[in-house]
Amino acid sequence: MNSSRTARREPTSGVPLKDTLIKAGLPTTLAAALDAMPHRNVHLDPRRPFREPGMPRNEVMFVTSGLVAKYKTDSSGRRQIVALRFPGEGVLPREGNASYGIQAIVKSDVLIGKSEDFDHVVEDNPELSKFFWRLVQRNESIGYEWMVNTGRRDSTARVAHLLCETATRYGLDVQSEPLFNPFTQQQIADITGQTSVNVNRVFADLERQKLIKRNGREIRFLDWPELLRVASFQPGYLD
Amino acid sequence: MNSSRTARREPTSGVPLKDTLIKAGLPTTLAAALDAMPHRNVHLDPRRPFREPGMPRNEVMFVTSGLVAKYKTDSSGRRQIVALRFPGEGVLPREGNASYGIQAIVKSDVLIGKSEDFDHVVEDNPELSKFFWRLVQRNESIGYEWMVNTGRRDSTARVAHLLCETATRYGLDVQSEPLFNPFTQQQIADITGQTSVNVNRVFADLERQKLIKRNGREIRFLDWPELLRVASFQPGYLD
DNA sequence: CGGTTGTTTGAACTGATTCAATCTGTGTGG
DNA sequence: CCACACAGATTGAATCAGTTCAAACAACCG
Repeated sequence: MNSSRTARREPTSGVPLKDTLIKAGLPTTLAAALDAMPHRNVHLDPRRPFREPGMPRNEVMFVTSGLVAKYKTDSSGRRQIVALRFPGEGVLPREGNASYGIQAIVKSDVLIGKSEDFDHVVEDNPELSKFFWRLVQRNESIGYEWMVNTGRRDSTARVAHLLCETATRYGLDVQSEPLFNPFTQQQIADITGQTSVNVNRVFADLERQKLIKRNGREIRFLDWPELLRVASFQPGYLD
Repeated sequence: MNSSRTARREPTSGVPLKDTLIKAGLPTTLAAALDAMPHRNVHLDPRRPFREPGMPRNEVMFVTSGLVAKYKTDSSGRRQIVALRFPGEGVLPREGNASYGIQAIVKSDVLIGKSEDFDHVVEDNPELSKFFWRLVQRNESIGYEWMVNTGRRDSTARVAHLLCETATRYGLDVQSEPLFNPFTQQQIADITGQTSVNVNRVFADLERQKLIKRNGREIRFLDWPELLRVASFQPGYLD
């Protein structure tokens, strides 16, 4: 889906929308149509939310670099990350208010367009509609897998699964390249429904089991097949 | 969304697709267009899966009566229900294989159409496309709420939340009518990511706290506002 | 350097699981 | 109408995975 280069730290900002979409699998002609849509470039810093939950979301958003999360907060203040958007992926507009907020995981650049402009472009290009339909279904599929992850797997499997998914979505060659882990342990906890303390212990465990080797945020996969097994990760849902 | 009558046991089967969709909020003219699409009626019994995970899903499916679940099974055999479809709701076709299976919660009737027929009807009626787009976004929203539920709430809140959501999706008047709970405790466990043993204990707790009163599968809500609080249920995500 | 964010570790605690047994309700066939 | 089977609900006891609280440590940045 994405070039492995996107797994590195922050590229210089200002990647054109067109290039981002082409990398995400959109045919060149369609990318051009979308590129013509009026849009502006915004730089997102982690830590502070970019959009709050419960607000209108009449805008399209495409991630050109970095990593962006959708999150919700329970009334008792516990935070859950419900979806991720890698470069080339986007957050589509919706009628009414969105129940989720948006926040960058690492420094990111996003392109923002108006909902109505987007709608027109899509209406004029049935092929685009198909393209986004597929993206939505992929996101649904990932969401379902996340439910299995938080609902039915133990804490080790949850963290391992997230690592496998992240490496795969980055398009990483796990045999040769290390993963630059973009998440803090607190963020992994917010994705996998645990505490950061436990995430830390799981990491230590995975390392003790010689499945991974950490060097700061860099993770080398020492036994990928075994990690897949521990994570019960089957990449089919990412197709 | 649905008449409260659908909360009762199984109506006689064979509700026309058109009526089902109109009840679900689709304008009459559009319902007629979809009704003209070739489709067949199928009766689903609980307990045995209707569609297995990992199979092609080039069909549309609308629930006319009963209650239907999408589920996934982890490689270690643990089952997770990832979405529900109440009467009037549907499962849209997708390219390639679906990672989830489909199973009835209670005896249900569904209408099945071919993916290509559905696509044509939708292409010819842009209003339909908008309608389904909204439905998809609602489902996404529900999915996110479920992630918060399994990821961040304690077992009592999870079960309470499911009860609140179910009553709301049935369009029940909680002050006057009881909810006919369609789920076995095992199914509630499969939705909320717990064991059936614990679900049983949570029910006993809720009853001891005088939040609900059970009579077989029938649940009366004795203190709806307090139940909402316990569940941290805020119905906005169902809009 | 000092401040801030993130990681690591220990000890005590607890919510939920596991395992196993029992009980209840419903439908079926004789 | 009873006996039997079967699915589901209920309960208890033992165990354990993950949380909570608290403190120390490391890395980064202006």
